[in-house]
Amino acid sequence: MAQDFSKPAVTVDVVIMTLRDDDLHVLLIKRDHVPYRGRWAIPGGFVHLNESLEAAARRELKEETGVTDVYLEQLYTFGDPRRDPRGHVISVAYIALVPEPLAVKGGSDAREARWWSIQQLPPLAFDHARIVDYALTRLRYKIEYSAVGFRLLPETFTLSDLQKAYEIILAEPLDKRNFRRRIIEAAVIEPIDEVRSGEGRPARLYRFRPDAVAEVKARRLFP
Amino acid sequence: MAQDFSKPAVTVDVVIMTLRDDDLHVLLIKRDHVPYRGRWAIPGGFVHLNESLEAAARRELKEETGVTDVYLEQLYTFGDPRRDPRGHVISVAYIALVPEPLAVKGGSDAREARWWSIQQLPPLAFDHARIVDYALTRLRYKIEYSAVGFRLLPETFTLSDLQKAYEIILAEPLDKRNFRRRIIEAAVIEPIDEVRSGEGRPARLYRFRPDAVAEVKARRLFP
DNA sequence: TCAAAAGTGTTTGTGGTACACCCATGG
DNA sequence: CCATGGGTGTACCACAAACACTTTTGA
Repeated sequence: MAQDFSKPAVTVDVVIMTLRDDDLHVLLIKRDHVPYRGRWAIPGGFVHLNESLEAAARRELKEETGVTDVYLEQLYTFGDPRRDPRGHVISVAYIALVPEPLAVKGGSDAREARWWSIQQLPPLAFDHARIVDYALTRLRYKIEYSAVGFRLLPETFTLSDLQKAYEIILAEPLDKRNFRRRIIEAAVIEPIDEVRSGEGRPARLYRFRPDAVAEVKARRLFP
Repeated sequence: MAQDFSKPAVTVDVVIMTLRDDDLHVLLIKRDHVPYRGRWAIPGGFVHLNESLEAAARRELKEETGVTDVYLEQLYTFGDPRRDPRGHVISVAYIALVPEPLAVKGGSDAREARWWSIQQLPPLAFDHARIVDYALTRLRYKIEYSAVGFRLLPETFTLSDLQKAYEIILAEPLDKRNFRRRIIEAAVIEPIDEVRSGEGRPARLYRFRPDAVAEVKARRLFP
């Protein structure tokens, strides 16, 4: 793609996160062009003319994972002129939460793509380490006052699944009874008429209530 | 300025807010070029090549108000390709909080610029009404868990000044004793050895503690 | 019948909210 | 001495946190 650098260029980059093997994972692709050839990077690309930012983000998401209907949120816009050695490239970063470790559909080109534990990332291209870090901070913050956590789970799940997801994201254990009480009282999920059997007592399955208010404002004044 | 539209252009637009006459005000400039000639707009302009976004925002801020050392925060990036009739123009919006109704230093050109009450804004150019609306939402939200409110006040202020600022922003009355207790306990301000006299009993003056933690995270899980 | 995970209530403490009167100064 | 805004403490309530045992199933 020929680039002209008479004004800044704009990319979208998407931090695609999921839960896998009891750990939060990020999808990275191995770059096959300079700069940072061979380095891992979060998926992204230039915004097309007359394409909205969200459309560009969804396009990248679909190219890398094949998924189309997932949670997507604008994270922050990174505009340091030195962040890309090719010239001034502004990156509008997004967070995507995908509900399960969907098969990584390789892009149209044969780029290597895989999930990495957010605890053990390889060196990343550009300022992508900073972007991932910022995404994790935002996710941790947001999960406490909104219902985004559910977006990392499949359509039906048990309360233990949900608690485990929260514990993974927050990186700390939660009390089972308090957790259940709060989730139930928040009325963001509803039981369905099924259970899941496995080792031990079968667990009731729940689903997210699509009509639930996703976000609640807190009155605090610096708690 | 000649524009080329082979790829999206990028502007920064700054919602500059202050407190004036017991009301939250926004600085608007009257456009003297098409499109939206004669309409009011928030200050902004194209990002220069090799200029960071924050530098561009501070440049606009200085051009319009002359102030240099104020609170500035990235708000959101608006990228709908139809938001500017000239073509695809992406706007990275910022919020600036200025501590008092500084004299509006006219820009280098003789554009008209003035403060408008956020309650009674004129019709705005582009999607700027939406941007201002979003800025107000963010400010209201943020003032509850961080110390940004102080950035709208002069260096020294009374507790009544501060409470009034909060009441104006939140558009609701606050209890005087509870407000004072919380602010004091948060340890974000400190008294100075002066009082301000006026009608009634003189009031102790305070200043913001620059070493105070500006933001505190709350544990909630959908309250 | 044992292992493994699901499910369930109560107590205690902390923080939020509501609320009314005296104080210091200037005119 | 009066008007004006500044400054202060307590009681109640609601929500958050800590905590242990019983239930249900499959092997």
